[in-house]
Amino acid sequence: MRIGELAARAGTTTRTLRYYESRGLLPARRDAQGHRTYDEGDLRLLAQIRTLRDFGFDLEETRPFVECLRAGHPEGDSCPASLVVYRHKLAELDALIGQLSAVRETVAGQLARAERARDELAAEALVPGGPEPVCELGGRQ
Amino acid sequence: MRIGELAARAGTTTRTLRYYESRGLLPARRDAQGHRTYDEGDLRLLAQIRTLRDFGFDLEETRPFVECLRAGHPEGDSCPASLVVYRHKLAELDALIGQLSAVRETVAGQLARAERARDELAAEALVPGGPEPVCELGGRQ
DNA sequence: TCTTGCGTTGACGCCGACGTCAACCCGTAC
DNA sequence: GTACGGGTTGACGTCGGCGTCAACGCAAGA
Repeated sequence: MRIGELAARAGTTTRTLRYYESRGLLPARRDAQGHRTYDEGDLRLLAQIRTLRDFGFDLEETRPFVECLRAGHPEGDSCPASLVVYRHKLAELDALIGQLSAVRETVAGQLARAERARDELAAEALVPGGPEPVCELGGRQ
Repeated sequence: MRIGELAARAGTTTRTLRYYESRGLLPARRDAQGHRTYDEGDLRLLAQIRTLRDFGFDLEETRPFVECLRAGHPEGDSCPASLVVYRHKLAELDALIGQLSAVRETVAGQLARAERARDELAAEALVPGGPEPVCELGGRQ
Protein backbone atom coordinates (compact mmCIF):
# COMPACT_ATOMS: atom_id res chain seq x y z
CA MET A 1 0.00 0.00 0.00
CA ARG A 2 1.07 3.61 -0.43
CA ILE A 3 1.54 6.37 2.08
CA GLY A 4 -1.96 7.81 1.93
CA GLU A 5 -3.62 4.49 2.59
CA LEU A 6 -1.29 3.62 5.47
CA ALA A 7 -1.86 7.02 7.04
CA ALA A 8 -5.63 6.63 6.76
CA ARG A 9 -5.61 3.09 8.17
CA ALA A 10 -3.45 4.16 11.08
CA GLY A 11 -5.45 7.31 11.72
CA THR A 12 -2.55 9.66 11.13
CA THR A 13 -1.16 11.80 8.31
CA THR A 14 1.27 11.39 5.46
CA ARG A 15 3.37 14.15 6.95
CA THR A 16 3.78 12.12 10.12
CA LEU A 17 4.89 9.05 8.16
CA ARG A 18 7.44 11.04 6.21
CA TYR A 19 8.67 12.49 9.48
CA TYR A 20 9.05 9.03 11.01
CA GLU A 21 11.01 7.95 7.97
CA SER A 22 13.26 11.00 8.23
CA ARG A 23 13.96 9.92 11.81
CA GLY A 24 14.84 6.44 10.62
CA LEU A 25 11.95 4.98 12.58
CA LEU A 26 9.77 3.71 9.76
CA PRO A 27 11.71 3.43 6.48
CA ALA A 28 9.73 2.65 3.34
CA ARG A 29 10.39 0.70 0.17
CA ARG A 30 9.87 2.49 -3.13
CA ASP A 31 7.92 1.40 -6.20
CA ALA A 32 8.77 2.09 -9.82
CA GLN A 33 7.37 5.61 -9.60
CA GLY A 34 9.45 6.43 -6.54
CA HIS A 35 6.39 6.27 -4.33
CA ARG A 36 6.73 4.90 -0.80
CA THR A 37 5.34 1.39 -0.37
CA TYR A 38 4.30 -0.28 2.88
CA ASP A 39 2.95 -3.66 3.94
CA GLU A 40 0.85 -4.97 6.82
CA GLY A 41 3.93 -5.30 8.99
CA ASP A 42 4.56 -1.59 8.65
CA LEU A 43 1.00 -0.99 9.79
CA ARG A 44 1.74 -2.96 12.96
CA LEU A 45 4.94 -1.00 13.57
CA LEU A 46 3.06 2.22 13.06
CA ALA A 47 0.26 1.13 15.37
CA GLN A 48 2.88 0.40 18.04
CA ILE A 49 4.40 3.84 17.62
CA ARG A 50 1.05 5.61 17.77
CA THR A 51 -0.08 3.68 20.83
CA LEU A 52 3.06 4.58 22.75
CA ARG A 53 2.89 8.20 21.59
CA ASP A 54 -0.71 8.36 22.80
CA PHE A 55 0.59 7.26 26.19
CA GLY A 56 3.05 10.14 26.18
CA PHE A 57 6.19 8.31 25.08
CA ASP A 58 8.72 10.38 23.17
CA LEU A 59 9.28 9.29 19.60
CA GLU A 60 12.79 8.09 20.45
CA GLU A 61 11.40 5.97 23.26
CA THR A 62 9.31 4.01 20.79
CA ARG A 63 12.38 2.94 18.86
CA PRO A 64 13.21 -0.17 20.94
CA PHE A 65 9.63 -1.40 20.56
CA VAL A 66 9.70 -0.92 16.82
CA GLU A 67 13.05 -2.64 16.44
CA CYS A 68 11.82 -5.47 18.63
CA LEU A 69 8.83 -6.04 16.39
CA ARG A 70 11.00 -5.81 13.31
CA ALA A 71 13.32 -8.45 14.79
CA GLY A 72 10.39 -10.84 14.60
CA HIS A 73 9.13 -10.79 18.17
CA PRO A 74 5.42 -11.17 18.74
CA GLU A 75 5.16 -8.00 20.84
CA GLY A 76 7.07 -4.75 20.84
CA ASP A 77 7.83 -5.19 24.53
CA SER A 78 9.27 -8.71 24.18
CA CYS A 79 12.79 -7.25 24.33
CA PRO A 80 14.79 -6.06 27.35
CA ALA A 81 15.38 -2.63 25.85
CA SER A 82 11.64 -2.06 25.76
CA LEU A 83 11.31 -3.04 29.40
CA VAL A 84 14.02 -0.53 30.27
CA VAL A 85 11.95 2.15 28.56
CA TYR A 86 8.85 1.03 30.47
CA ARG A 87 10.64 1.28 33.79
CA HIS A 88 12.17 4.60 32.92
CA LYS A 89 8.79 5.96 31.90
CA LEU A 90 7.21 4.65 35.10
CA ALA A 91 9.81 6.42 37.21
CA GLU A 92 9.30 9.57 35.16
CA LEU A 93 5.54 9.39 35.62
CA ASP A 94 5.84 8.79 39.35
CA ALA A 95 8.13 11.77 39.75
CA LEU A 96 5.90 13.98 37.65
CA ILE A 97 2.69 12.91 39.37
CA GLY A 98 4.34 13.54 42.71
CA GLN A 99 5.42 17.03 41.75
CA LEU A 100 2.06 17.88 40.25
CA SER A 101 0.24 16.60 43.32
CA ALA A 102 2.41 18.74 45.58
CA VAL A 103 1.73 21.77 43.40
CA ARG A 104 -1.97 20.93 43.39
CA GLU A 105 -2.08 20.92 47.20
CA THR A 106 -0.17 24.16 47.39
CA VAL A 107 -2.49 25.86 44.92
CA ALA A 108 -5.55 24.49 46.70
CA GLY A 109 -4.20 25.89 49.95
CA GLN A 110 -3.55 29.28 48.40
CA LEU A 111 -7.03 29.34 46.91
CA ALA A 112 -8.62 28.46 50.24
CA ARG A 113 -6.60 31.12 52.03
CA ALA A 114 -7.43 33.77 49.46
CA GLU A 115 -11.13 32.94 49.56
CA ARG A 116 -11.10 33.08 53.36
CA ALA A 117 -9.47 36.50 53.25
CA ARG A 118 -12.03 37.70 50.73
CA ASP A 119 -14.95 36.42 52.83
CA GLU A 120 -13.60 38.04 55.97
CA LEU A 121 -13.41 41.35 54.16
CA ALA A 122 -16.97 40.88 52.92
CA ALA A 123 -18.20 40.06 56.44
CA GLU A 124 -16.54 43.14 57.88
CA ALA A 125 -18.20 45.26 55.23
CA LEU A 126 -21.63 44.00 56.38
CA VAL A 127 -21.11 44.86 60.05
CA PRO A 128 -23.10 48.03 60.92
CA GLY A 129 -20.59 50.71 61.60
CA GLY A 130 -17.91 48.47 60.15
CA PRO A 131 -14.81 49.75 58.39
CA GLU A 132 -15.09 51.73 55.22
CA PRO A 133 -13.98 50.19 51.92
CA VAL A 134 -10.33 50.97 51.51
CA CYS A 135 -10.07 50.59 47.78
CA GLU A 136 -12.52 50.70 44.93
CA LEU A 137 -10.82 47.65 43.40
CA GLY A 138 -11.11 45.70 46.63
CA GLY A 139 -11.78 42.24 45.22
CA ARG A 140 -15.45 42.25 46.22
CA GLN A 141 -17.06 43.09 42.90
CA MET B 1 17.79 50.00 40.83
CA ARG B 2 18.77 48.90 37.35
CA ILE B 3 18.01 45.70 35.47
CA GLY B 4 21.10 43.76 36.54
CA GLU B 5 20.50 44.35 40.22
CA LEU B 6 16.81 43.45 40.00
CA ALA B 7 17.63 40.27 38.10
CA ALA B 8 20.23 39.28 40.69
CA ARG B 9 17.94 40.03 43.64
CA ALA B 10 15.13 38.02 42.06
CA GLY B 11 17.41 35.18 41.07
CA THR B 12 16.72 35.53 37.39
CA THR B 13 18.33 37.09 34.32
CA THR B 14 18.20 40.41 32.53
CA ARG B 15 17.00 38.61 29.43
CA THR B 16 13.98 37.38 31.38
CA LEU B 17 13.15 40.88 32.59
CA ARG B 18 13.39 42.32 29.10
CA TYR B 19 11.17 39.50 27.91
CA TYR B 20 8.57 40.25 30.58
CA GLU B 21 8.62 43.89 29.56
CA SER B 22 8.16 42.95 25.92
CA ARG B 23 5.09 41.01 27.00
CA GLY B 24 3.78 44.06 28.86
CA LEU B 25 3.99 42.22 32.15
CA LEU B 26 6.67 44.24 33.90
CA PRO B 27 7.21 47.63 32.25
CA ALA B 28 10.14 49.73 33.43
CA ARG B 29 10.80 53.43 33.85
CA ARG B 30 13.87 54.84 32.15
CA ASP B 31 16.61 57.04 33.56
CA ALA B 32 18.47 59.83 31.76
CA GLN B 33 20.74 57.31 30.04
CA GLY B 34 17.81 55.31 28.73
CA HIS B 35 18.51 52.52 31.22
CA ARG B 36 15.60 50.63 32.76
CA THR B 37 14.86 51.59 36.36
CA TYR B 38 12.97 49.53 38.94
CA ASP B 39 11.88 49.97 42.55
CA GLU B 40 11.05 47.64 45.43
CA GLY B 41 7.50 47.30 44.18
CA ASP B 42 8.77 45.87 40.93
CA LEU B 43 10.78 43.35 42.92
CA ARG B 44 7.56 42.22 44.60
CA LEU B 45 5.80 41.93 41.25
CA LEU B 46 8.70 39.94 39.87
CA ALA B 47 8.76 37.68 42.92
CA GLN B 48 5.06 36.99 42.38
CA ILE B 49 5.65 36.11 38.76
CA ARG B 50 8.57 33.81 39.53
CA THR B 51 6.70 32.01 42.31
CA LEU B 52 3.76 31.28 40.07
CA ARG B 53 6.05 30.23 37.20
CA ASP B 54 7.83 27.84 39.58
CA PHE B 55 4.43 26.30 40.25
CA GLY B 56 3.92 25.78 36.54
CA PHE B 57 1.69 28.74 35.75
CA ASP B 58 1.97 30.10 32.23
CA LEU B 59 3.32 33.61 31.98
CA GLU B 60 -0.08 34.91 30.87
CA GLU B 61 -1.69 33.32 33.90
CA THR B 62 0.45 35.44 36.20
CA ARG B 63 -0.92 38.64 34.72
CA PRO B 64 -4.00 38.95 36.95
CA PHE B 65 -1.82 38.52 40.04
CA VAL B 66 0.61 41.19 38.88
CA GLU B 67 -2.16 43.62 38.01
CA CYS B 68 -3.78 42.94 41.35
CA LEU B 69 -0.61 43.83 43.20
CA ARG B 70 -0.14 46.90 41.04
CA ALA B 71 -3.68 48.00 41.89
CA GLY B 72 -2.51 48.27 45.49
CA HIS B 73 -3.78 45.02 46.95
CA PRO B 74 -1.75 43.37 49.68
CA GLU B 75 -1.56 40.03 47.86
CA GLY B 76 -1.57 39.08 44.21
CA ASP B 77 -4.50 36.77 44.81
CA SER B 78 -6.69 39.40 46.50
CA CYS B 79 -8.60 39.88 43.26
CA PRO B 80 -11.34 37.70 41.73
CA ALA B 81 -9.47 37.32 38.45
CA SER B 82 -6.61 35.66 40.34
CA LEU B 83 -8.99 33.25 42.01
CA VAL B 84 -10.37 32.33 38.61
CA VAL B 85 -6.84 31.47 37.53
CA TYR B 86 -6.33 29.40 40.70
CA ARG B 87 -9.49 27.41 40.04
CA HIS B 88 -8.67 26.95 36.41
CA LYS B 89 -5.20 25.72 37.27
CA LEU B 90 -6.60 23.37 39.90
CA ALA B 91 -8.97 21.83 37.36
CA GLU B 92 -6.11 21.57 34.88
CA LEU B 93 -3.89 19.88 37.44
CA ASP B 94 -6.62 17.46 38.45
CA ALA B 95 -7.27 16.50 34.86
CA LEU B 96 -3.58 16.09 34.14
CA ILE B 97 -2.86 14.09 37.27
CA GLY B 98 -5.83 11.87 36.46
CA GLN B 99 -4.60 11.22 32.95
CA LEU B 100 -1.05 10.61 34.05
CA SER B 101 -2.20 8.22 36.76
CA ALA B 102 -4.25 6.27 34.26
CA VAL B 103 -1.26 6.09 31.92
CA ARG B 104 0.94 5.06 34.82
CA GLU B 105 -1.34 2.14 35.67
CA THR B 106 -1.52 1.09 32.06
CA VAL B 107 2.26 1.15 31.68
CA ALA B 108 2.71 -0.69 34.96
CA GLY B 109 0.30 -3.34 33.73
CA GLN B 110 2.12 -3.67 30.42
CA LEU B 111 5.45 -3.96 32.20
CA ALA B 112 4.13 -6.67 34.51
CA ARG B 113 2.64 -8.57 31.60
CA ALA B 114 5.82 -8.33 29.54
CA GLU B 115 7.97 -9.47 32.47
CA ARG B 116 5.65 -12.40 33.09
CA ALA B 117 5.89 -13.42 29.45
CA ARG B 118 9.66 -13.17 29.59
CA ASP B 119 9.86 -15.27 32.79
CA GLU B 120 7.62 -17.92 31.33
CA LEU B 121 9.86 -18.20 28.33
CA ALA B 122 12.90 -18.44 30.59
CA ALA B 123 11.23 -21.17 32.68
CA GLU B 124 10.37 -23.17 29.59
CA ALA B 125 13.95 -22.92 28.43
CA LEU B 126 15.10 -24.51 31.70
CA VAL B 127 12.77 -27.49 31.48
CA PRO B 128 14.75 -30.57 30.43
CA GLY B 129 13.62 -31.44 26.96
CA GLY B 130 11.86 -28.10 26.78
CA PRO B 131 11.33 -26.19 23.53
CA GLU B 132 14.24 -24.91 21.53
CA PRO B 133 14.93 -21.16 21.44
CA VAL B 134 12.99 -19.72 18.55
CA CYS B 135 15.03 -16.62 17.94
CA GLU B 136 18.52 -15.50 18.78
CA LEU B 137 17.19 -12.08 19.76
CA GLY B 138 14.64 -13.63 22.06
CA GLY B 139 14.57 -11.05 24.84
CA ARG B 140 16.46 -13.23 27.32
CA GLN B 141 19.93 -11.78 27.02
C1' DT C 1 43.57 57.00 27.29
C1' DC C 2 42.12 52.74 27.59
C1' DT C 3 39.85 49.08 29.67
C1' DT C 4 36.13 47.25 32.23
C1' DG C 5 31.52 46.70 33.23
C1' DC C 6 27.17 47.86 32.84
C1' DG C 7 23.44 49.05 29.79
C1' DT C 8 20.84 49.25 24.96
C1' DT C 9 18.26 47.04 20.59
C1' DG C 10 17.75 43.47 17.20
C1' DA C 11 17.82 39.06 15.67
C1' DC C 12 18.51 34.23 15.47
C1' DG C 13 18.63 29.52 18.14
C1' DC C 14 16.39 25.98 20.78
C1' DC C 15 13.25 22.02 21.92
C1' DG C 16 9.59 18.12 19.65
C1' DA C 17 6.43 16.62 16.52
C1' DC C 18 4.67 17.60 13.26
C1' DG C 19 1.36 21.45 9.97
C1' DT C 20 1.40 23.88 5.94
C1' DC C 21 2.85 25.68 1.89
C1' DA C 22 5.26 25.68 -2.87
C1' DA C 23 6.51 23.67 -7.09
C1' DC C 24 6.75 19.77 -9.31
C1' DC C 25 5.63 14.77 -11.43
C1' DC C 26 2.46 11.10 -12.99
C1' DG C 27 -1.40 8.07 -14.13
C1' DT C 28 -6.22 7.96 -15.00
C1' DA C 29 -10.94 9.35 -16.12
C1' DC C 30 -13.71 12.41 -18.71
C1' DG D 1 -6.47 17.90 -23.84
C1' DT D 2 -7.04 18.55 -19.34
C1' DA D 3 -8.57 18.34 -14.83
C1' DC D 4 -8.02 15.64 -10.74
C1' DG D 5 -6.26 13.01 -7.20
C1' DG D 6 -2.63 10.90 -5.78
C1' DG D 7 2.57 11.14 -5.01
C1' DT D 8 7.55 13.69 -4.47
C1' DT D 9 11.19 17.03 -2.10
C1' DG D 10 12.33 21.21 0.34
C1' DA D 11 11.65 24.63 3.40
C1' DC D 12 9.49 27.55 6.61
C1' DG D 13 5.87 28.05 10.63
C1' DT D 14 4.14 26.72 15.22
C1' DC D 15 4.17 26.86 20.44
C1' DG D 16 6.65 29.20 25.22
C1' DG D 17 10.17 31.08 27.52
C1' DC D 18 13.71 32.42 27.33
C1' DG D 19 19.54 31.72 25.83
C1' DT D 20 22.95 33.60 23.15
C1' DC D 21 25.18 36.23 20.18
C1' DA D 22 26.36 40.98 17.66
C1' DA D 23 27.28 45.70 17.57
C1' DC D 24 26.80 49.55 19.85
C1' DG D 25 26.72 53.50 23.88
C1' DC D 26 28.24 55.44 28.20
C1' DA D 27 30.42 56.19 32.79
C1' DA D 28 34.04 55.30 36.13
C1' DG D 29 38.68 53.66 37.58
C1' DA D 30 43.92 52.64 36.63
